[in-house]
Amino acid sequence: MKQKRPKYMQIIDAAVVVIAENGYHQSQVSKIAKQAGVADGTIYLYFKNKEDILISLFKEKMGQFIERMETDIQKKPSAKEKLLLLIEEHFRMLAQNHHLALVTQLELRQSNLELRQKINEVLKGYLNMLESILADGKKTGEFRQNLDVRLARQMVFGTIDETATTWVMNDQKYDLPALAENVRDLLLNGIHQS
Amino acid sequence: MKQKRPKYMQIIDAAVVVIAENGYHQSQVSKIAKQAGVADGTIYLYFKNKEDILISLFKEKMGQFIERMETDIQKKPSAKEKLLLLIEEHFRMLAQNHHLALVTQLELRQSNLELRQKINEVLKGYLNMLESILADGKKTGEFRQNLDVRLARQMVFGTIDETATTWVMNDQKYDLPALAENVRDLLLNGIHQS
Amino acid sequence: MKQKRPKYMQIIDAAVVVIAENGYHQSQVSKIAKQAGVADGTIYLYFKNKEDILISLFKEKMGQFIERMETDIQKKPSAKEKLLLLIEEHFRMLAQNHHLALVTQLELRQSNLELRQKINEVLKGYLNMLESILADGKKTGEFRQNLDVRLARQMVFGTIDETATTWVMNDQKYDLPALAENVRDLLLNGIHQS
Amino acid sequence: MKQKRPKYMQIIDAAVVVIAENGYHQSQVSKIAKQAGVADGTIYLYFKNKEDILISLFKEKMGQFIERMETDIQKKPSAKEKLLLLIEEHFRMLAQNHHLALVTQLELRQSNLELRQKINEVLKGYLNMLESILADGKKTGEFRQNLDVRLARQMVFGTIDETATTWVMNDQKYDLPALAENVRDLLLNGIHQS
DNA sequence: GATGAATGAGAATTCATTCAT
DNA sequence: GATGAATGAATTCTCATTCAT
Repeated sequence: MKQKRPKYMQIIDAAVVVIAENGYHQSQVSKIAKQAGVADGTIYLYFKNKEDILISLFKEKMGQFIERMETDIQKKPSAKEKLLLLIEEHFRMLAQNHHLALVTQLELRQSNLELRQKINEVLKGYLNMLESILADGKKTGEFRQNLDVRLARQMVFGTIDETATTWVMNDQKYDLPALAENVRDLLLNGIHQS
Repeated sequence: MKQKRPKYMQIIDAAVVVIAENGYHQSQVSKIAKQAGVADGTIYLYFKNKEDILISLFKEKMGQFIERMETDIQKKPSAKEKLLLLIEEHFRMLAQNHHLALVTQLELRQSNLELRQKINEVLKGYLNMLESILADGKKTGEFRQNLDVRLARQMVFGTIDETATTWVMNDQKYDLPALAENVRDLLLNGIHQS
Repeated sequence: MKQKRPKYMQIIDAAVVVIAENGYHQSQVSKIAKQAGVADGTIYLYFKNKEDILISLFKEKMGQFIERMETDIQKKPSAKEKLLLLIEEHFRMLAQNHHLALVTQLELRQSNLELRQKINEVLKGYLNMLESILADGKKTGEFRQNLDVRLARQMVFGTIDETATTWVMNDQKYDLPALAENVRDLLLNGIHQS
Repeated sequence: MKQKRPKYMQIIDAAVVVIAENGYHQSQVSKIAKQAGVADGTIYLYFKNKEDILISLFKEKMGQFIERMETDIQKKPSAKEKLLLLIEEHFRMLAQNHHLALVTQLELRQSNLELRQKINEVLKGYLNMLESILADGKKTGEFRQNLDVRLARQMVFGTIDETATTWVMNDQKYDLPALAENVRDLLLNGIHQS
């Protein structure tokens, strides 16, 4: 397994640091190699090409997160609680790793379309989990019966993503996880006076 | 005035077509010039550099849209109607100009951070308008009294943007403006069973 | 005659100013036109091309100087006095026109070989005058009988030119004409203890 | 050490040939790379940029020459002999390497001011050596007691340089080193009848 | 497995000159 | 004569990837 080889994660972690510190377009393979403490050529023993580093980076970091999430979420009895947990953990993950937050919310989005489509593949697991929560809530009667699950998923994800991006663009200077409950309530109840 | 010079808009329109058809990174200045029917050098009589074409593109197209919006929105009596109009017009603009939709939702986001920050400057007008609607609705009692306007703005914009991006990534194959009312209702009432 | 047309000299004088202030490689035709107060295209009514401006510049300025010199020098009875006058007037001309000094000693030398060869054509009048003085002095017995006139001319011109260039590169901050007599004596008597 | 790397000198030698054969402004990096038998990109492993090739070229070639000179000159007992040796070796160096002569006397002078100032830095070693000889000769009583060393240096260098340049512009068709003694005597004794 | 020197394709921009008005 | 908008050719440098050691 890739993950077993120590240099694999070493290079991925180096890539996160280098991209966060230098920006996407100033993150040459040689810089990543230097940060990882390996030769340029060594990179290509572990990754097919530069793009593969970036996809793997996203896969590893987001993959770990999604796995943890799926376990944690099952423990929650209601869809509402599951939704809150999802938002909280998402925000917490970003807040706990400032470098990673910068890389996923800003830098990696500068990549070309092809790469971004591959990144979206990885995101699918996350989006599926989100749709499951919404569909479950609909089934249990917690959420509206006429809920358009796909549209609702776009609202939830769009809101989380926009909130996180705004936070990163403001130099992460306020407490993002603290917003989780407000965000969840807004998504649940909308902006309308009830 | 820049806008009065016919070649200025000619080049911007050419840039939209070229970027939509070739992708951001394959849109060389010479390609844009050719599409616009001018010499490469002529571009530089109207724009400082390549980046300036892209910023101007966004400014012109989004600027026009925001101006139209501001006029139209004032005619609507309630915040709820204003919000619907904003979503509708946003979706309609994208649906009416497939090239522009592709460029603004996908291609232009591949630009470097510096350029994206300049694009965000242009977006500020839009976001301010959105915050005004939300603040107004709060004042008139249409929206919750405890509404966090900034968070709500992030939800509304994030939802619109994510919905539009998903539509573009699905090759614009369904009717985006038709979703406007659903989106508005979701934003107003949330996903919760009321 | 070219010289009769006022814009001709206007453009040449503008070129001197522009080159002195911006450097040779930053002296675009459009800059010279602007400084001269004419349109870019007007330049080409008076000059064949950009190179022609520069050659004409040198021809006009150096030509005037050589004419004046030839008259003045004839008045001097001895070769030694003629030589002193030549050095003095050369240095005085440069000291009186700082812009021109900068242009002829430094900037114009950055031009390509072809242009420099044409400039050398103009210099020929000057070098011939210098050789005449040397040949005369030899004939009258003032200078060595075995003097290699061509070599001596290279020494005299090389010394004058190097002295002037050093002075310009030192920002013209000392009194160049004041050196004339020393230079003449050095050329006459050499560095050897007599 | 740079000099130990074979490709470093390979590229510099290629640059001399290319510039001599094509002229300064027609010497593209790709031409130099081709002549050196390396890829364009390889140039940039050894030189910061194109200008750096040219400065290094001058430094290496003139540097070697100055070092050799300093050793040889110390062996000569008198200032007069030192001066003769300096002129002889300078002329011999140029005569032995026609390409280099062309490059240093004509082509490199077309470079911009900034580059020429860097080239002048290299020349300083040469000029200092020359001033030392003059100052020494003054001290030992060989040269005039009232000699203005700086002015004398300008005469000597100006004469050497002008003589060499004239020779190059006349297609190097006569024996330059054969002129050395005449030049030295002219510099020592001047043009005046003694 | 690890290295790192070498490769070479690819693109924005400037500016002398023209010519329709 | 005068204008100035338009032209379009031409070149440095970067960096992902390879492969001989």
